[in-house]
Amino acid sequence: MESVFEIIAEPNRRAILSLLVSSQQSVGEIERQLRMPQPTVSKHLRVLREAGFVESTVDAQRRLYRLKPESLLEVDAWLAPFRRFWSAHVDALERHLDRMEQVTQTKKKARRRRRGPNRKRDKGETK
Amino acid sequence: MESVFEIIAEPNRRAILSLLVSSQQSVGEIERQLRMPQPTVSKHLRVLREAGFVESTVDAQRRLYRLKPESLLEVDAWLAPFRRFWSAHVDALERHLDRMEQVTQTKKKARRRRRGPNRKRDKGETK
DNA sequence: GCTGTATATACCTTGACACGTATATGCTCT
DNA sequence: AGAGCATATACGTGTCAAGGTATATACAGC
Repeated sequence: MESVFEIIAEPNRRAILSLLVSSQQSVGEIERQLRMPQPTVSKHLRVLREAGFVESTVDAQRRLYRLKPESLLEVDAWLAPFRRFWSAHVDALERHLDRMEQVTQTKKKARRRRRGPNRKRDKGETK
Repeated sequence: MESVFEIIAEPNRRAILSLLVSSQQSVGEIERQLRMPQPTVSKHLRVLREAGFVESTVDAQRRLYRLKPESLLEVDAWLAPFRRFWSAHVDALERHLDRMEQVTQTKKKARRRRRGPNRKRDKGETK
């Protein structure tokens, strides 16, 4: 497990990171909000910490985890050349942005289908 | 293989994408430049295509692959909340940027180190 | 000390995926 | 049609990481 990309490939880890954007959280809080077993949380936090995504401070028995910018900045840096590429193709880009606006909104956990009365089963999650 | 993050977790796929930033390439060109066996290239291209990162056009026996913005924009969109987080912690951020500068080894587009209130970002605009 | 709570780690199993090799498909030209 | 090139796919294999369960460490309060 070396690259930052492999780290954020894991959905649970991304969820943890997204959770930490608002404020720092203890393991137990993460565990409850994300509804995942405690060992899972701890293990992912370990990975995230060793990869430089988060850091922790001790508060009695609790450990408070907070974001660290480094590693995500690395991802951001990798995207830079592509952003330049996109700005060169702004016209075609605009269309995609419009379509993404819908996707980003509907991509919540309990996705609701706004089109029609029948709820369709969307593709199963991992496993 | 569902999420865009799992797609770009693979180093070879990232290499292919980076290669396509400059211009479209045929499978054989990718194969030679990246020095990877042809079936490997084809398979990764298949994954990238099905995930919306690239598209291909036919040129006789060759297939020309080029970038498509969609999916990388999805990655970019996920990073947005974190960028906001960083701008809220600009001071700590600056240190990291400085350290990254050495690692990334930028040419001469030197960022100036400004110590003072009311800072404004000079790169990485937030949309 | 003991008990309960909070977090970390060890062990095992399972499944996914990347790779290599071989082969198939498809196109061009003679 | 056949040869040769360019690309795609099928199959078998090994590796590695994620999940689950159980247990270990650490701290607080009594």
